[in-house]
Amino acid sequence: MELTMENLHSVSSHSQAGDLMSSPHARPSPSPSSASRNLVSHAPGARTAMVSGMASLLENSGGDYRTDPSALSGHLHPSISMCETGMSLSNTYTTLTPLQHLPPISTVSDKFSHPHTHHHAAAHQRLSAGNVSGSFTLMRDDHRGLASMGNLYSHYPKEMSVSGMGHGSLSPLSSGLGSLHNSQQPLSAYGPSAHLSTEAKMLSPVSGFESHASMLSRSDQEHLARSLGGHGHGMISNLNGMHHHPHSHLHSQANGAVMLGGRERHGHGAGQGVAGSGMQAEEINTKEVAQRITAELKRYSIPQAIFAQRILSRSQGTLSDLLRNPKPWSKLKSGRETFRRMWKWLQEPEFQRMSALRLADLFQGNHKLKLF
DNA sequence: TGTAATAGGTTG
DNA sequence: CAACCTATTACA
Repeated sequence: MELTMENLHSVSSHSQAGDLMSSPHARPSPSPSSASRNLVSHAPGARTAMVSGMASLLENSGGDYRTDPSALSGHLHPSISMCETGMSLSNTYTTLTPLQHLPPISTVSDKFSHPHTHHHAAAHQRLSAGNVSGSFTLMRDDHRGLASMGNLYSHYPKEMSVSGMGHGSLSPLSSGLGSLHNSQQPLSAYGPSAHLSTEAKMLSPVSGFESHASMLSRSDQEHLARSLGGHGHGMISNLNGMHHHPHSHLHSQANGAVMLGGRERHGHGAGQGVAGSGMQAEEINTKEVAQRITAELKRYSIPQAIFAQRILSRSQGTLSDLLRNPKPWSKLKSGRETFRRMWKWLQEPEFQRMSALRLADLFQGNHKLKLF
């Protein structure tokens, strides 16, 4: 199922994107969902194809039933830029929901295909092969993006009203310290690890350090290393956030919770240690994920609509519902896929998360996302 | 005005 | 029937 990107090759632009541009039928046929869902390509198809190609390129496989091979593929290479410039059909998200097939989200984590090319740092792209990436242009944006991320990320709207767990109060976390709190979110902030009660046993995004470390792909680690190493450039400063500060009393270390903890797991010994990439066989704590996603979306001001489409390929309404009443995983059937994606997204490093979003978005023509 | 929440409908 | 989608409404 996974469909790796290796196959894809030159999709290029055969289908001229031109027409779509001119005729933005947002939703062509009145015929409902099924059409768009399964077949996907319609008018927007062409563009989409391209996009998806790229997306897949970066995010490679999402494990999705629908990854229809035909369409995507194509290593687009650096041509992308043009998309950006040229097309800007706007779809408004609210209504947007054309739901195209969409690239299987991110799953990147594994392998070495990491797009982030930070130029500077990357200068010495020792990333070597594996990563095709280099390519996508969005760099220029990224430029800004990254930079800002590093620097301005700091502001923290403490508002997070993440549902029930007020408990956290989350504190200022990094409050003062101007630097960024690394990517992995404040972990502890959300207290999941703390109480998690109900279903604490499953895989939860939390974790933070270790798990992350283990999951990071090679290149990520590089980043990490680099950053930790000090090196110059203020950008990535420490990815790990370990530096924290004394005062954040929220005992942030990963205590309980984290990786599949207890009961439930009796049988399969496999699990944990591994991490790495493919592990998604585990159960996901949907509630947790929902909360975290909610929080992240808020944090970065990512509208549900966008996230839903770009990352999950679902509609805003659906996402909203999922976030607000996540079903237990055990009770999930096919809906799991969606949660996996969310979970996946949570796992990735900011860069990726963002680029996934922005990218897709960009190509879709709607850049509503405030660039980060 | 832009978003999130929800009600209602469809589908595999 | 679960999982979605779409349209509509509610909220800031």
